Amino acid sequence: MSLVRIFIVDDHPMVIEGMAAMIQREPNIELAGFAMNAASCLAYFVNNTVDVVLMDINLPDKSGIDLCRELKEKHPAINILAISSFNQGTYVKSMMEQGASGYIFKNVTREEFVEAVTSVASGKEYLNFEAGFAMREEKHRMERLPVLTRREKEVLHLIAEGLTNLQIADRLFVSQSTIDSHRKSLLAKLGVKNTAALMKFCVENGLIKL
Amino acid sequence: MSLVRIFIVDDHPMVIEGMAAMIQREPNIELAGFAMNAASCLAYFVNNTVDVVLMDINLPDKSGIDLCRELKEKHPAINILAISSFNQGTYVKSMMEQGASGYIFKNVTREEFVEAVTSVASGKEYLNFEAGFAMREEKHRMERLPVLTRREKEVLHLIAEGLTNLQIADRLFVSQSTIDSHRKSLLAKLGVKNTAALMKFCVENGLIKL
DNA sequence: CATAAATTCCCCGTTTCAGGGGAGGAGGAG
DNA sequence: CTCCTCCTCCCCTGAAACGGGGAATTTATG
Repeated sequence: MSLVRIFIVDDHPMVIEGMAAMIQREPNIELAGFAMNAASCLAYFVNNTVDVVLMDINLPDKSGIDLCRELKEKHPAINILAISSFNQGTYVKSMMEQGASGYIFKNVTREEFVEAVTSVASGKEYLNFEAGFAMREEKHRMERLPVLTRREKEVLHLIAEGLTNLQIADRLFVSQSTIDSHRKSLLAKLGVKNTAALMKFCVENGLIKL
Repeated sequence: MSLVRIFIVDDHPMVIEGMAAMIQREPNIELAGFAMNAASCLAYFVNNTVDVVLMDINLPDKSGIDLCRELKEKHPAINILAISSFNQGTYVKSMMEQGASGYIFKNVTREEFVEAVTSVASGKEYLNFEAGFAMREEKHRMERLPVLTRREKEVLHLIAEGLTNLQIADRLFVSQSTIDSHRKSLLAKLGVKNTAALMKFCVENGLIKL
């Protein structure tokens, strides 16, 4: 097996140290460098390249999802292994869609970590158990969630702002009857019976960001 | 300065490795041991003790807040330094109330980390900039938040479940007029005009856990 | 014990929401 | 062109919520 050169993007010094320590014990993995934000990561890859990038999802200046897409556009050969603290299925799904080759959570063991890096380096996909589970959950959630139209989403967000149907109608320059219809559709599609339940459902399912 | 013996409680191997690596370079700090869950942490302290415990807030089997309280009850001499990934002001406040001597986020630099450990070891309190800011924010938030009575909270949660005033009245064995009154108080106290705004406000301010 | 706060309940009226139905026009997909 | 979805608007009725008041009883709290 050939030498795997990796680059770390994470804003937690202690995580960088930890990964570096794990890697040091592996003879066939080499740490080429690291960055603590998206900007300096992109700067590095102007004149350099590596085999694998270990990328945290939460960066101070940019989301890991955006950085992943940009990096993949410019350097399609680099395999990206996403690393995240919490198991939000939506993040796992997004990262894989943006071209990541793997996804692990920060509570993986050293053995799993090394396996993930070598797997991704050889072009294979790697999801640790929790990440795979989270992604399947997310896909299942997306499937059973009804599709809201553009107008319905607009109305939903204005409802969440505390506006009445009449106020929403004025805001969108339509009749109150129209908003009434949209509101009825929302309740029907999401299977709830009143405004409170509507709000709860939408917050729980990420239809409204607070 | 004397030798500081520390113990780490964190369920992320790479964070333990990282902190261990940082500590190794400090001659006057010694890593006595570590645990990856609350249970094995408590087991360790049956027959051992240390100067400082570095404790993650999110543990698989118990919340760091509970573990902090238990540990402080049994070993008041141990100084606890809380370590957390995200800056939830409510966590910072809770941990300090449960007897923690310090709180830092995982994105601290090595220098800040070492300073925090030595500070806490010598009995002083240590909050890194973000943690201090988050706690002040939280305190300020608590102060301006109106106090809800027990009954109002009950009604609030049942409203969030999507129940109507009549259904809530049946559930609590009171008249619908009563629930009407409580609901009016909620709207008045929280300064909102309808159910949607009520839900949004309560979710944003942690009055409702989803 | 006296006072304050919380809980309970009622009146009135108005506004908003919920649920049922129908219907015409715009625009995209096949 | 045709079908279908979306957006628009309307009718109706009943239920629920909002807003303003008042008042009795229990429960903390000083």
